[in-house]
Amino acid sequence: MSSTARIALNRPIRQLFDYTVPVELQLQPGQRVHVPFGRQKITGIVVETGSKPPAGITLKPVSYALEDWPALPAETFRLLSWASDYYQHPLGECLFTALPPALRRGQPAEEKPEICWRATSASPELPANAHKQKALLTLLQEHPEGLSMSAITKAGYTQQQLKSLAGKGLAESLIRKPEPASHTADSDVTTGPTLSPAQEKAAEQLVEGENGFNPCLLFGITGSGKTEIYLDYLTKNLARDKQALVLVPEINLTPQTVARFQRYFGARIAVWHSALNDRERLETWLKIRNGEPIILIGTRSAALLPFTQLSAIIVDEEHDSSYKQGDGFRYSARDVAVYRAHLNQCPIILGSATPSLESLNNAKQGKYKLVRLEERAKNAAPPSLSLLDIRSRPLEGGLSRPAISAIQQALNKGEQALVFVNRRGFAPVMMCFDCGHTVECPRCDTRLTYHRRDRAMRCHHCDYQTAATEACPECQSEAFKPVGQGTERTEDILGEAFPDTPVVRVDRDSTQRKGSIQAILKQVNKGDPCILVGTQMLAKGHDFPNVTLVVVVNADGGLFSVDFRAPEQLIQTLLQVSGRAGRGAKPGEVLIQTCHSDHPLLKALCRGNYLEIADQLLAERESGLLPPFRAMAILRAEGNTMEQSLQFLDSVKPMTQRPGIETWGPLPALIARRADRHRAQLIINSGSRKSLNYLLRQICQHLDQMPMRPRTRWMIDVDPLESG
DNA sequence: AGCACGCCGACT
DNA sequence: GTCGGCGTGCTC
Repeated sequence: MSSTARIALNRPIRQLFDYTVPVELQLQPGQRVHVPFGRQKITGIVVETGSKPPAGITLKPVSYALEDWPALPAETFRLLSWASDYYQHPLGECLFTALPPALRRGQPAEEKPEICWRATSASPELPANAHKQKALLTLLQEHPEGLSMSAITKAGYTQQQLKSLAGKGLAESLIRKPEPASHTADSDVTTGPTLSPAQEKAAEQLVEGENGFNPCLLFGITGSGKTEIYLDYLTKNLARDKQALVLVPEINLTPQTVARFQRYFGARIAVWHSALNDRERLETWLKIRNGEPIILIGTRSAALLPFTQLSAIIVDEEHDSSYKQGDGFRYSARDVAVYRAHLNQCPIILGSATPSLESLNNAKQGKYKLVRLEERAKNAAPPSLSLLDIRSRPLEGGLSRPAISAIQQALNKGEQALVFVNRRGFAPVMMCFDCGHTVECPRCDTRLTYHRRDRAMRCHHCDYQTAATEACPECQSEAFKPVGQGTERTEDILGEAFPDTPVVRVDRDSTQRKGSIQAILKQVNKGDPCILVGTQMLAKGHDFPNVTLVVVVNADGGLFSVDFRAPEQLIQTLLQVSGRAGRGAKPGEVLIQTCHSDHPLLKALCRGNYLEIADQLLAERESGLLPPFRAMAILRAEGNTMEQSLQFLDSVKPMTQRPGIETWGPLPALIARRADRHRAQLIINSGSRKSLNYLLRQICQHLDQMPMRPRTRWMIDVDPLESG
């Protein structure tokens, strides 16, 4: 009688598959195996062994194990099993997100020796016009230990250029064996950065109390020096043989941030983000899995890596929405990290200048310790915020006279200004002033954004794009004009108003084309007077010492949104962007243009106390029976017609009619049609997380065995960020 | 997700 | 006559 094993596969099926295990194989949970599936052969992960096989199915045997140790150690396995249940996402797909691509594909868990290139001792004889080759040769000469192909392409050279050098005998390849792990970090620091008295006090509070699970919410206003606190914390509290995880939003993972950590921890620092290639991913994954004493700075998916010596977690900018995955396995890396700290009985620091209402509520309930740091480092004064009512004021490209003259004044003083516009492109709408026609996306219920630089009309919700026209496409009228502000338009207006000052635009479009945001930032940080124009991208993380003025072109978008999180997000964004002003020695000023200068939320913002505003917003959430006072999930459906989507959700709704559960809808989504799919949603709330989870499990079970109407898709979003 | 099976439209 | 469109159903 051979034994059996239950295997999870990387497939969107909420089902596990049983196999027989050959007698010579010893399997344990978390181990990678090769199994036949249909007529394919694929990689699976052992979930349990000795399971009783279901009756009436002849089991196939596991082909072989990819290694004799579990790729996912027990702690990581538990974490992912919990997440699979919490987010109602198939276990197989959850488990596989913790593997690097190479291991998902069934490749061996070892580093392949890498082919590297170095310069030979031959004397260079290159044609005078071969500039690139010369530069590459110089680069190779600077690295006698050899450079990998990926390092060479990252430095901006091509395979062609290298081949050419090799052909002339100027470069040669060597095979670099993976270096044996050196468990002694090359830095031996025990002292972190020098802290101010206020920072010192906060740092002390972080370590008070119990030694195990010790979640702290570090409320540190912008410019208060949270990173120093993290560095200090890790130098003092992380044992030399232990691992730490530092989660950051993608946009904050810059070479400067990493360099700051490296100054204290040298080779202990490793990074994890979307720009890594498969080889780098595997290399870092193996170090983590092997328990090397790494401090990993990583984005969302780093929260799922197989640490074996994890003993501290830091989540920077914990309120940041990029921690929530928007599709597929819709987990929140912040929440997963908190659960992980609990599993490991280790401390976790959630840091933010604008903490999420969820975390603040946890602090209020005593689940997290609130540590406050409300003093800017280097004695910088907090920026002063004021509202600029733009009702009945003439605007030039969205900018009022007072705003323009404030910019002028800053420039006169030799300082820099930052103009925040929440939309990329030239204008969000093109409208005909004769017939009233606006240009809409043929596939979505949205208007096309006018991109003047590319003479294109683009949909920001699907990939649709068409050439911009001079006249109204409907009535050929010439009175066909852009309405509303985008970054391109504001850039143009500022360029005209200040012809002698450089205007730098920073948004997805400009940074894509110019290659990197880094070059732009470098230029700005030289400190010469200039005007920065940009979206969200500018608001986060960057330090512009010479920016003293921030102008918010329009703050009103979030004031009257149907999305219950809009006010919170508006305030967070405004405070984040305000924090860009006056980070150096000079005080900062923030001008917020609005049509609602009497709005209580904006008035409270100018008084400048985030915790006070958050309290107010929390009270509204409580009376509105909304998160964090209720557990929320959204059942979303998309089909070929709205009728179909609504009908589908209506058929599910009866299941949710039970005590302790409240449902809203079904209703069409805010953007009801997207890429020709008609979207609707049913909001499900409960006072009890447990009952919500139980209900969601039942819904999934029910829907999994229900035959689906053609092309009707459904998905569940637990703790959704967008409810519109 | 893959992959096969299956049943209808325009091609050598 | 068949090549291929993607709708449906199954994978231990």
